[in-house]
Amino acid sequence: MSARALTQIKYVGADDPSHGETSCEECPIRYRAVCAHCESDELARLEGIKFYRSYEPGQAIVWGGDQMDFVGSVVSGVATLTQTLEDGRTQMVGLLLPSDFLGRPGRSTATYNAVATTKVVLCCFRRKPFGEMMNRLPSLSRRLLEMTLDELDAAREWMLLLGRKTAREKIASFIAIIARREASMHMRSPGGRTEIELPLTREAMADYLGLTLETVSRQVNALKRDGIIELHGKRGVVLPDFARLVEESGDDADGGWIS
Amino acid sequence: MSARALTQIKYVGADDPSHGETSCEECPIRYRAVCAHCESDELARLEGIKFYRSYEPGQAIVWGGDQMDFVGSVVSGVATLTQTLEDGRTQMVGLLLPSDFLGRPGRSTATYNAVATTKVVLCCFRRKPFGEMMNRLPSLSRRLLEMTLDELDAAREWMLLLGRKTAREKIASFIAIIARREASMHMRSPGGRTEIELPLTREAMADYLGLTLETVSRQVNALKRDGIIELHGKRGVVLPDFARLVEESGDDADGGWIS
DNA sequence: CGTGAGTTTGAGTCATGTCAAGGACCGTGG
DNA sequence: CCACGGTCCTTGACATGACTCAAACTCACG
Repeated sequence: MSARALTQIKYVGADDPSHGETSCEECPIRYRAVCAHCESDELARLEGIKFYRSYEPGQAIVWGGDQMDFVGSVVSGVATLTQTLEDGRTQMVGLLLPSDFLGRPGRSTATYNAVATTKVVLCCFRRKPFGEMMNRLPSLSRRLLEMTLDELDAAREWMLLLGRKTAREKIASFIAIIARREASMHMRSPGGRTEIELPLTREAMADYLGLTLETVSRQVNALKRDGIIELHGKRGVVLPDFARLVEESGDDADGGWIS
Repeated sequence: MSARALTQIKYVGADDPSHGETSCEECPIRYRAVCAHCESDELARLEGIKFYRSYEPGQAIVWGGDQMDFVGSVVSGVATLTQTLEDGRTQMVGLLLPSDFLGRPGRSTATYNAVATTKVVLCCFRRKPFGEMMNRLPSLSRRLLEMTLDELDAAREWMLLLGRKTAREKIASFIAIIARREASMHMRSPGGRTEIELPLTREAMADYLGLTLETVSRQVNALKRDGIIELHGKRGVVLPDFARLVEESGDDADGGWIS
């Protein structure tokens, strides 16, 4: 199924020296990534060991079970973490947007399949030196703990979605999540009219939501028929009334997404 | 539904001075809890600020949204973390067994409902002093990061279960998870014949698995009819052949649960 | 203007949910 | 000791939301 399509272009991402000169101070994810709390002297030490890699849409970053000798942050683009059963059933377990962290320091093999869904640039560190840095720079390990706790909260919200929401609520929730993350990227909150771009195909949305792609398609179009969303092309979505969408998502309130 | 039943005995757990003299060195979770990596001098400093609380079966530990001025480790017993939609649909998002950590340092309000399902003893720390300790003792924050990463992995495994497994596979997976955790408690691996005790009611299992309690009941009894499990009373389960159970769980292999 | 990936739509099936009734177990009080 | 009530569990009949299989449409790209 999708796993097959993905492995077609499975190879290691190219080292990308074109980013070699990019200064951390000017990095687009400077204040959100794992390095967010670092002072400029600490940042300089990280800068000394970083390197960039880039991946094309559909390209595998790592495959679950394979050796993984680096960790890194998504600088730009979107990647997914997925898990599969023997018979091909696939569940997405992570959606990596800019500033999100990939890999586990202290573990040498990947646990999940990581795949770029758009062009992705990763700011990487070799695992060992990064581990050293973690020990030397408390601001680094403190930030990683913070990010991991946030991810755990997100995973638990996701579990509620997977276990208890209807297909319609799942779709509405997903669109609301994307709208919130896009908004927080630009430091605004999703207000009245909002325009977003879905970062995933229908099939990838299905893997995110624990549905089939047909059900995703049907429910997206049902929300459109009901005036909750407008569609512009396959990926473009306009939300005439964000609050209306949240109502459809089944969540009680807008879960305090201010920051 | 279940939420109503739980709130019936919602009150703060009694401080439990009877455990006041228990030395950390002799603590049953000494080498598994958040304090696992602490040297004895570090442990002594933690010991100075710890206190115990105990909770009766069915009693709420905290309610989502409420103030929570402490964090702590489960010393004995079983507690659950749950999340609910307005209309009462409930999803369990955490199952806390001995040595598991409850609460988020640096957050003053609880995110989830935490409820004791058996008698529970918690080793607690006030939030502020614990935060101080986190800054002073790297072994503490390093261990918390490690535990949080493990929990995130468990949450992602759980997401695969919720999103993609059949009811039968969910039940088999749940029993296998419990068997593994019981085995690791006693430092053995779940081999041929294994006896376990389910720590949850059928309803709580349903909330764990994203099913109804009727479906749980039916599938548990189906596994019994098929000879995968034997039932002894409502909670007792005997596994004549652990590998056979794992086959039913849908996972490809026994996911390396050695440690 | 053909090709293929992504998407939509329809018809039929099935796994799981819903509603309802009854059984097993256990502690309590008459 | 037994009847009672409550909690938990089981079982049956039926409803339905989501899945499966199949076909056709859209659109970007060569």
